[in-house]
Amino acid sequence: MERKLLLLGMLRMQEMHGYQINELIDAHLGTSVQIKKPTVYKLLAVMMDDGWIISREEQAGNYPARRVYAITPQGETAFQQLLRENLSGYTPVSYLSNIGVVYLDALPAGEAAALLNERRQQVETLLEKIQRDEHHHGGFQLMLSHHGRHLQAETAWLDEVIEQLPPA
Amino acid sequence: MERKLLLLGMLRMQEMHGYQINELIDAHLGTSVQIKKPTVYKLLAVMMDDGWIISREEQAGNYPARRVYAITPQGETAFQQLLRENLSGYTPVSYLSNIGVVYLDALPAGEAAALLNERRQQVETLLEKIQRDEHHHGGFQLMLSHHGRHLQAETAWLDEVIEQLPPA
DNA sequence: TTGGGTATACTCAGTAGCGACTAGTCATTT
DNA sequence: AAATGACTAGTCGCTACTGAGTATACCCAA
Repeated sequence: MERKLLLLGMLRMQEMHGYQINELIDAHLGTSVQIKKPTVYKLLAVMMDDGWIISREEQAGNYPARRVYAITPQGETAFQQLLRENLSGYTPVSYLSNIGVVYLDALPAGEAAALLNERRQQVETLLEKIQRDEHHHGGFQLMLSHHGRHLQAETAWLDEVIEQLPPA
Repeated sequence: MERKLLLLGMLRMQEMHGYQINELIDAHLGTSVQIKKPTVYKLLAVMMDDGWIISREEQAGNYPARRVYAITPQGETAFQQLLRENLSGYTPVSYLSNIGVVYLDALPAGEAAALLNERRQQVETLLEKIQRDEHHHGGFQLMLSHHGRHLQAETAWLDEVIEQLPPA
């Protein structure tokens, strides 16, 4: 449902064609959010069936005709509903990808530290990217600041874990 | 793959039967990690096919026979590999479920604040639970402290957002 | 004695999401 | 002139995961 909310919200701000949607997501949200092209097209189709959006064809040059999507009144209703649901509820995040730390002591302390530092580096890099992005574009800053906060928490925690590793 | 790593790691510490595995996960990890019963059984079957684990039957009373799973040497190898991969790489988390905040201004400021407070409450509750759990059981504390940190970041961020909402 | 809870085992069918692909036009570079 | 890459449209088939269910045995309270 969150994905539908995302798309509805975008179309609510302005009509767009599929490519544009995907591009926007890639450019400004790709790092914080997981939604791929085929999924976008799928959801657009579903929402058309549901009457939440409509599309019209538009020709630009001889390119394949663009299908420009726009939100309908029913779509707006759905949007309002989904938005409220989304905002009022907290869906716990799965930190499964962190599972490795549970088994840290299966590794020599030196190696563990090295591996975690590698990981830390990646988090840091991503954080810098997010912070750069935060300056630019309107609309998604809250997502980015949110993501940034979590990445900071992640590095801080990693630092602690690394520090408390038994000496190599 | 993380799920396999989780299971391998558990079996590495001690042999277990399916029910026990699921129970342990529910009790100590259910909040931080997403993995359901059918998935566990599926993965156990797959890993048996792969020769990473073996099972033997065990009878306790007249209950349905337990299948007790144990890790094999190949499993141990796989574990080592998966663990290193897991630790050294950071897989970005998707914060899709936060998407609603992008459209906050589609709502009257008063309502937005109310909804976000509701959400905040849920985060807080979860955080308290995590912190309680952190005291108990061995083995998963790092997961819990990690989760805790993120939940703290989440509340802090929510507070900021709520505060910066235009006055109702 | 019966109805819930808990111990134990799954399985099945459904869905959501995505990797990899197809198909075509135009603009720019080499 | 050929090739590459960006612009535009998707689709198709796969897989991983899970909701909901099925089955048996035991134990305790009402």
